[in-house]
Amino acid sequence: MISRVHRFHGHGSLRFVYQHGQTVRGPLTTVKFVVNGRRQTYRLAVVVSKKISKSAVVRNRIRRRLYESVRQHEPELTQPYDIVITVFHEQLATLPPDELNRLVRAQLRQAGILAAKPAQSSTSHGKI
RNA sequence: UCAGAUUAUUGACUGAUCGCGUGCUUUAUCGUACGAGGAAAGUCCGGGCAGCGUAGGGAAAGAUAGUUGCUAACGGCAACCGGGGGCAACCCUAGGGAAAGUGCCACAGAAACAGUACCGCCCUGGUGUAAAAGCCGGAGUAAGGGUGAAAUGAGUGGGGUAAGAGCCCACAGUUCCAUGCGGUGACGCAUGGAGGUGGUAAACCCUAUCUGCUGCAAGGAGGUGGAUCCAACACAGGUUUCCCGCCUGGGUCCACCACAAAAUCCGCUUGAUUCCGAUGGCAACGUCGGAGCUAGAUAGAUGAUCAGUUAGAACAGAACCCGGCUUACGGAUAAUCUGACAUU
RNA sequence: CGCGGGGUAGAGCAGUGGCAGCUCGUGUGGCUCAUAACCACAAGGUCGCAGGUUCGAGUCCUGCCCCCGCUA
Repeated sequence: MISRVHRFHGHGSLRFVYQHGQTVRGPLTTVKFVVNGRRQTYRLAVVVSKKISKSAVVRNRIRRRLYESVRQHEPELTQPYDIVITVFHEQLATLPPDELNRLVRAQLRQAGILAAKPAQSSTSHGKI
């Protein structure tokens, strides 16, 4: 699970991301994100619909795995992004850990949240 | 050995690294303790708790339906009674009333509860004939055939008769009533008497008992004073379907003190509590003593990676709290019991 | 948390306890030079699942499963 500092609180801030954020579609997930100028740190939410799986255990498992996967990239998340990850498929509950990490990293890079390579992080930082 | 019946338990563990929630401790981030279930599920019943100026009476509506007990309560549980199934262990059972009334019983069949005669059986009038058969009528008959889930609802044997029939008798069975005995009771047993009036109430209905409504997004975290408008035996509103009855003034604005955002705090976990022992009871369960504190989140806390053990893979995630019910559940273990076969 | 509606043929829907039906679609044949339309015939159903009441259940009762919707 992720620390309470990096969670969303209330529905208003989530609605803002849905209305104003950019979208990056992946094979199993969609990432919506926006830069929040009023905050110092990033925030993250994972959305798992009841249509994905009827079981609360499976839904919780998907949510925890995604939180953990993003958390491992925390040192690279320097900008105050608001990120919402929406899940499409039940596969995420049983996917091997390496593959899950690879998917998340690829999608975050595509969104520009992570730098293309860790070495170039300083240059891309300047662009923003 | 094989095949079964019932009940109960368990619901992977260890180590390392990185993380999450709450409490405590310090202090400005270290440390430490604890951290999902037997069903947390479905939301099918019952209760606690909270609010609603009334919750009282009646009707309507809904629920339940053998007896006795247990319980805070229940539509739950236990024991027992009646009925059904199984060789047995054991299992299932909405199990009050059909003589209060109304409805329904398709097709088939003569007829489906109104009173009825299709084929038969028997007697008889006419006709007919050598005598019969046959044909046209009358009267009796529910024993036989056929239809149907069910046929007038009491089976078998005997008597009886023109032929038959509980029409009569014996035995068996059944319903009701009375008496006696046993049981708290449902009911059981025995004796005597009477009756032989389908089925369906998970059809309407009748009888008995129970139910005020809303639900933690309940509800609370503001108190005092003043002004003005409308109303005042009326009218209006409330009582969450109706009647009686009962209850109540309402709206707007201002000032002062307090509070300082609500994306917060309380409710929020010590409770019909858990474990152990003793004791009453066939049991459900109760009583007494000792010890313990065991999630409390709020976009929602138990995860990720690696290594090891192993045959190790189930169903599944607290959201105010309890008691039940129902449903899902891999593997393993234990106890008691039944039947069959074999051996001694 | 509290409620409501539904599940019947490939699709959309009917169905007072007594033979499961309608429209479209599908197949075969006809009509046409050919296609459509039209005409005739036919196939196609564990009535969501399980148990019960009844002589008999799609229908009545009980318990489950799934889908859709509503209030705060």
